Amino acid sequence: MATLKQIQYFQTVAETQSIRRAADRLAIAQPTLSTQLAALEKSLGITLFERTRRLTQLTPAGRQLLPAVKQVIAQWHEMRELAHTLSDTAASTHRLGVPPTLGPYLLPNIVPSIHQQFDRLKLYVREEPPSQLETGVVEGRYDLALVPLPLRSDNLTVDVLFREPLMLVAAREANLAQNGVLREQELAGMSILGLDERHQLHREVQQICERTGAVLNRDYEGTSLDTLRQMVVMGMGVAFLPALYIRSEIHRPEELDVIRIDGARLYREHALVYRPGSPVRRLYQDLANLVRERMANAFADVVTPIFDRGG
Amino acid sequence: MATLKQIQYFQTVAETQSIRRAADRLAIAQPTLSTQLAALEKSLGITLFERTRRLTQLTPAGRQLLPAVKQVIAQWHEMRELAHTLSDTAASTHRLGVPPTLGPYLLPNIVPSIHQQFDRLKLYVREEPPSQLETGVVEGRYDLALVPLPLRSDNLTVDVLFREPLMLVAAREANLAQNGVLREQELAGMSILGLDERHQLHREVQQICERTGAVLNRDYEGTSLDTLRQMVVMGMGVAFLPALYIRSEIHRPEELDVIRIDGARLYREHALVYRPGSPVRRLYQDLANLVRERMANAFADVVTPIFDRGG
DNA sequence: TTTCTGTTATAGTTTTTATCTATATAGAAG
DNA sequence: CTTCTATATAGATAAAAACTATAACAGAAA
Repeated sequence: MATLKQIQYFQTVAETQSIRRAADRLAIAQPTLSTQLAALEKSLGITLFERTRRLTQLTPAGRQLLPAVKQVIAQWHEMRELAHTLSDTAASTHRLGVPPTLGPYLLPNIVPSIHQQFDRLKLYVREEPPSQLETGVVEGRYDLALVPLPLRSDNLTVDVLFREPLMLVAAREANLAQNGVLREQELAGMSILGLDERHQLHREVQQICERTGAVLNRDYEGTSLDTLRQMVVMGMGVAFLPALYIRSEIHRPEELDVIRIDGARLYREHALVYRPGSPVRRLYQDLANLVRERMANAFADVVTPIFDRGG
Repeated sequence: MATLKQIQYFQTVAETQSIRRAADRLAIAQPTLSTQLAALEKSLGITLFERTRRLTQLTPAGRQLLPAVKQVIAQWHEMRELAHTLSDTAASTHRLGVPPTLGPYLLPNIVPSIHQQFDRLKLYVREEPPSQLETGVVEGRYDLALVPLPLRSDNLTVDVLFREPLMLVAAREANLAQNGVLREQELAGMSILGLDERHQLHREVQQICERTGAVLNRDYEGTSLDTLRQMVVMGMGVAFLPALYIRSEIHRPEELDVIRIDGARLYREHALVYRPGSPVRRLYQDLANLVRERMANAFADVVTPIFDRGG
């Protein structure tokens, strides 16, 4: 069937113009080479060489086939080289899915650290709602994903990363809290702006409202954290925004009051998920640790890394 | 060592996302495929697939290796296709050497016939002095050559093609022969222009001079048949020119007298030569026959084909 | 010519490897 | 918990690629 070995033999004989010398260079016995050459010629239906005593040279057909043969061998070497590069698992491109309410505010903070530690690792990042991220990982569209807890599917490995507080924000003019602090019971009856229901944050805020007696305003729903913030700035109400978002965007403190709520469980938790069978799960665990450490070092005032709870 | 078979297996599994289905499609047993995949993974140092019960999908590294693998297979198919084309020996390019005093005047007459009969055969034609043509064929720089007889080397197969007369040409004003005919003895003492000694024709003319008593003028020697003809036109003397040259060029009969010499052996013979071991010698014999027939049909008045004398 | 030398081809054997059948194993589905 | 389905493993068989030994053959040397 014309094996790679055979066409390598072909090339070597063409170069050395001698079956004998080619056999030496290939470190095989001469009869082996003769036989394999004959087999190749038969399978191709071409006489490749003109054998004389003094030398063994290409026939016209063989001469014209040689470049094509070299191409095959070259491509093959290229493939092996690539394989060698990829043999370091951290040298390939991994498809990472992120939720739109976390990715843009988290990744800029951790991607540089990732590249520092895994210098040849590449990430192909896409944003999608968390539920689609989960199925995406299960179905193999993603290699790993950042998702909020709790998970819907139970056949994924979960590395919990950190807890991210949700902060109440209000327009400055509303003057909701003098010292930036409210008690939980003061939330009761308050009208809260949220994201539309395709976002996971919608549910999270909904649950907070149910617990505290606040009212989720469903007349106006944001399609992104930025529009939600804009609605608050324009005085349409108050909203819960993730701490990392605020940390990243609220460099204009004159426009919004950020209010801490005493005693309430106002946070969400994020995890890194991947298929349990993934051959590179070790790398993903390392990535998870890297994220936690980065959070602990640079964002301890914003989020709470979770080191102990493994998936 | 990563065989072609293995990377084909790899591609099929990647496509079917299942070792089982891939084995079916490849018409091999499933355990064989499992084993070969494992062998490939080991030789590449990469885990290519993530095996789960429901499906077998590519790892990030495997995903990135796949295009390279497809390249190898594509090149391989291309090579086999080319081999198939070349398996018809008459479909490849053969290197033909011709002497400068014959090629330009013969080839235009026979190449169309060759292409008519062997429609996919291609000729790579180069001009060189006959002695270099001979060694060129022996050393493999040419596949076949047109050369004048006699040959220097004896380890070539010789297909004698035809006899080509040499005609005496003189300037019209010289008025050498009233009826275009001279007797051989009238050549004695005549000053003959010839080509320089690198050309075979030099020796041929020299021998004619020795036999007839004519004198070879060595003060002015042409470097090509055209310059030689020009020297004759300018009245510098007379010359022997090959019949095929005259037939091709002498469409201006007013400038030169072409004189036939009665009774003298004024001709040269051409042969097609190639290595006896050439696997396509049959094709070359066919080519030789084609040339003879073409000469017999269209140039019987100029040359004499030689059918019987084989090499 | 004969002999010697170097090269390729062939014969026969051994080793390797690719493949098969049968079976174990392990998730997923019922 | 059982069944189903997919992959992995074990052991055996068949294919082929390798080796050694030797024949055949041409060209060079004696």
